[in-house]
Amino acid sequence: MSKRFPEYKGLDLPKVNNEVLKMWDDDDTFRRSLRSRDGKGEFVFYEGPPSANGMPGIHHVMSRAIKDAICRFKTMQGYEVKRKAGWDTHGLPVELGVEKSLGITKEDIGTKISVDEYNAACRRDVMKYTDAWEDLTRHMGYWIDMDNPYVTYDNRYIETLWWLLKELYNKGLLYEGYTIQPYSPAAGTGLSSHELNMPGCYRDVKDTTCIALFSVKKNDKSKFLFSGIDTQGVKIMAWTTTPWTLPSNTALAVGPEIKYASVRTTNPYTSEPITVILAEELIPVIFAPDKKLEYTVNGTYKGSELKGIDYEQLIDWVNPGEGAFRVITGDFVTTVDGTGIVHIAPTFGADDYRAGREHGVPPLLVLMSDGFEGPLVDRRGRMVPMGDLDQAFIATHVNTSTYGPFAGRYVKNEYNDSLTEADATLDVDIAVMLKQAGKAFRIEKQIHNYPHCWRTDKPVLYYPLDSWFIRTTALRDRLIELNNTINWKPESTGTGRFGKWLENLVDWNLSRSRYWGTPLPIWMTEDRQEEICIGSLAELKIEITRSIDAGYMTRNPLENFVVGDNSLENYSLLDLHRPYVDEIVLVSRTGRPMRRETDLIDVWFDSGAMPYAQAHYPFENKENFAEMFPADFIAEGVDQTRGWFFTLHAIAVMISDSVSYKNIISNGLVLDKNGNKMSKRLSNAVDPFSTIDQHGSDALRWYMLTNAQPWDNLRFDISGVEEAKRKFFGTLYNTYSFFALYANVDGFTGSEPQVPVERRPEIDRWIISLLNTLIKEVTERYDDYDITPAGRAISDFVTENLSNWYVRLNRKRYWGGGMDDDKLSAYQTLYTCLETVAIMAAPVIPFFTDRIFTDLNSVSGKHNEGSVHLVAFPSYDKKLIDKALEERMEIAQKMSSMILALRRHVNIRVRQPLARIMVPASDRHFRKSFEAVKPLILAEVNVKEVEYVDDTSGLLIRKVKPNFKLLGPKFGKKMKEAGAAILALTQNEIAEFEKNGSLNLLLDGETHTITTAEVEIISEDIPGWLVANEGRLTVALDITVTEDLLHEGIAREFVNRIQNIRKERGFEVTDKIRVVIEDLPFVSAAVSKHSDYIASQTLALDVSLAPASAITGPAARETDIEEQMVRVLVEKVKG
RNA sequence: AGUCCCAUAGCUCAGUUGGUUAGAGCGCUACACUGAUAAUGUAGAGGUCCCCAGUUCAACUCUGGGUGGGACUACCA
Repeated sequence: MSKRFPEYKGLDLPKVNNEVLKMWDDDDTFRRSLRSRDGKGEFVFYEGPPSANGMPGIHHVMSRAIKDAICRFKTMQGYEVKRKAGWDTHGLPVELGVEKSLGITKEDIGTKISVDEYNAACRRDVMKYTDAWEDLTRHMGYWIDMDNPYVTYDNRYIETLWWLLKELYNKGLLYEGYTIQPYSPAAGTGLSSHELNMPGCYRDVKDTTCIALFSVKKNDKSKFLFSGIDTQGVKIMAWTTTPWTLPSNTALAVGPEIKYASVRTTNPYTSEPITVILAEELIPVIFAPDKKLEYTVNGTYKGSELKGIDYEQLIDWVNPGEGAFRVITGDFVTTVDGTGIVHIAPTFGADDYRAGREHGVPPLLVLMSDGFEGPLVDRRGRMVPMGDLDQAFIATHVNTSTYGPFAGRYVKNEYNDSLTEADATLDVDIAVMLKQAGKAFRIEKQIHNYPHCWRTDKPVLYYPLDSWFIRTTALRDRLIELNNTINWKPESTGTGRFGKWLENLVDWNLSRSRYWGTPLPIWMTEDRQEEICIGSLAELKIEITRSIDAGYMTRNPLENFVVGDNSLENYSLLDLHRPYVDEIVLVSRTGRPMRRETDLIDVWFDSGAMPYAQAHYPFENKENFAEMFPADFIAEGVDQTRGWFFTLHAIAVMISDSVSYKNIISNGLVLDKNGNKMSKRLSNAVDPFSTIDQHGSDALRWYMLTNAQPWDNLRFDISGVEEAKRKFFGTLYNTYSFFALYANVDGFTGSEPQVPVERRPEIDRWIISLLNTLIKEVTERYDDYDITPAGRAISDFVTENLSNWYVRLNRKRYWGGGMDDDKLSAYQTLYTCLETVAIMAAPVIPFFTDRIFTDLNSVSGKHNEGSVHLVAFPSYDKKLIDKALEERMEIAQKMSSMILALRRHVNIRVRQPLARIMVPASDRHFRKSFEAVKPLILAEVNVKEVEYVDDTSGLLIRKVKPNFKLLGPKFGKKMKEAGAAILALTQNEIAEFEKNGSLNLLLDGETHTITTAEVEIISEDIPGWLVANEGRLTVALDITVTEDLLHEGIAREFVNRIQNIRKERGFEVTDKIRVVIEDLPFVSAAVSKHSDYIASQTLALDVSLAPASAITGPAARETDIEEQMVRVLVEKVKG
């Protein structure tokens, strides 16, 4: 027995999923796809490492479906696409997870639990959900090499990171500096922005606020402020919610474009007349009516005019040195609150620090007795006690009589356990002091939003902390330049979010004070005068040896480390994590001990370094690195823009002066169906596992990639997945089933010699033309990393053209009879369409397409490859694309639909044949096209003949439509009138117009000539006929039902009824039958006249008439024809 | 606060370089068709193309300003 195309009882995508997965496993399909064909070489892809300490979510399916689709497509194009999986294993979320599961806090590290145990727990915990991730990866069909992933905690990975850091260090790009960071004095640690964004951290608190008055120094720069005033001096108003920062003030910032006013008023506390400067806009707020303050405006000035004005120090505790106490400008200044003038304390605000640096304003620093400089507030949150200050510094820079009473005070009472809310705060005392000195304008309690430490619940300070930085700013121009060569999808993320980010780049703060992460490989002497940056284990081994010689270490943990042996065993001799790495003490050039900087590095450096570290470069893969760098393609969520996308780019530019990726898709978020972010808390998160179990990952992937452009946020609605299944997969399945059913009946195998395309019928050539157009379109879209329109085009082709037109119109060609060329054409055409669609859709929906492909191939044996993912992506044949043919068929489709609409209008069912349609055909080209598709239309709408009418018949009512695109530029302002005039043309004028090819139009006494090329002339109506219009198409239907037609209609009714009975009785498609119909007056003529027709359609050997009494038994049925009951007998004939 | 994305039918989305009647699918209503049948067709209802202003003969489309939703970054007197 010959092979048969597999037939199925129903569409079960989850089952297909599992069966195809098993096939891939059995055949090792993924591994076999990893090769380069036709000398295409490598297509480099980088996998962004997910953190395996959390469960994967539905959004992971999104970005991974994109990555998988592109990689599969490139594979099918002939490239070798290696895909190394990776795991991001360091970082705060891991630490928090461990602390939660162990029930400890950071303070317990080193006491309740050793750093050693803590890190061991992190190492275990981070791979907690690896199984779930691997399971999802497998079931969603994401092909990636999970057997050899890169793991960021691996010593070899860390070694590459150290090498990179040393490269940066040697280039002078790695430096130590300080920056203003959120700092918790109570916990004694800096906080990450992540920690600050934890729920409940920002809280409304009531604080003392103060508008301070800064006295302007009268000199050349400021004298314009003093002209015409009658007060002692001029004061600049600045508002603060943290009066304790006022002693550290070294500048005032104004907005360059903001308008400021000089206002005469009185000091409410001293009643002294004063002249003050503030933003003009804020006068009504500061001098609100309820304050009962009188004031007059002297004049206004732009912020830029005030720039450079000097003022006297507000609180003379410490002298900050040259350059302080100036008015500077800053873009960050607003007039939403305060006075429009910002008090700048560079030691306690990030903006302040930056503004200070830009304008050369010094921060207010004090010299401590230990020789280090620091801000006026110490790390415990106190004004630096006198005893901690350097004695010489006190003598030269500190006003002991004014500072003395305040030294040692906590800036927030919360930091001192012996103080309560009832005690006076430093803020209040400073405010009162200013008030008494006439330097305060207003003091009041205000509620504002302020961050708190999530561990201690106490307020955070913005505080200068030492950190290690990468000088990314030094490479800014190069970063921007190279970014412009990257193909971003969507473009706006590259130029916009990412581009702007690069323009406003600040140095990369690398330091993190944590335990579980990549240690900074820098060792320093205690006085910080000597340092060493280690770039490899080999180097470390040598340095340790030197240290042992110097007596600082007793044993070399790398004693047995073999340089050049890259095995895991060799690299497991020493754990490079804390605390082990901290036990290593190195020796400086001058023979002094050096200890490691305790900082870890930002985990983003880990992931951004993966192009190098996944290859353990340069310790391995040095020769072939060019084959793996840079990436041709990466894809992740848009939330990675300033994360992974940036760190990849930054490191590649700094190390290799190259982009890290050439093409990138950044996809949007997956929201719930109401547009809300998915979260466990709202329990609106969609579980990818159960979704795939229920619907199959093909349906899920198809929905996610075709419903919306991937970079738009996706409102995930499961009913969309179901719709995709019904609409696209259902139709494709049906089309295949239809093919398989008849191909098996006819013994078609697909391996028959091809009927030459030019010998196939018009409709076959049409669908082949469309198919080739589709190949072109899909290839271009995929090539452009634009998956969505590619998928939509495939879907349109399958549902609209292939199934709903081609198969529907051709069904009869597959039924009955032997195998002639026409039938063979039909099978071969449908086979080609199914196979090509399967191949083209394979990158997006890898399972179902592989099933279709292998099912087709199992009989035809056309391909040697056992999987759709191993075959070449099709290329289109220009010769097979026939635009004129596609156009003709469009006419047929539209015409048919119009005629069916007319039938519906007068309630004449399609089974009732009608005599003729009438089509206006003044255009010869149109007539020719119509003639070619005439048989299709007539068959589809069940009409016998076409009659063409031309305008000379006088039957047609014509209409002229102006072509605005052509006429618009010609008429300009008069277009409206011209359009109206054209629409108002009479039938005679139109006829004249058409005859002459041009027309003179009279507008405002001016004559304008228009030609027929500039308008569209359509036949709108045929009086007395039933007419339909759509665009340029017009058709009229003759709805007279003659006796002959009625008989034929009745015959067709019988065919339909008999077919239904056949089906109901469960006959095989090939069974022969005998039919007896009740001899009623209104059917007898119809049946006897068309008995042959009825017989041929229903595979009846005999159709006869008989009285009702003769039609009895189990084979007898009663059916409804033309609203009358008729008895019919249908029985199987053996033979 | 800054930067970016999004806003078109009840829902999900198309809509070319501006061109005058803004489309599809789903859903709803009615009808039809049927050897693909858990499929299909036709028709109907359903629109302030988020709002305002501008440019233009002409704006869903371009410009500016808002509003709403979302993301990232930053966090401020």
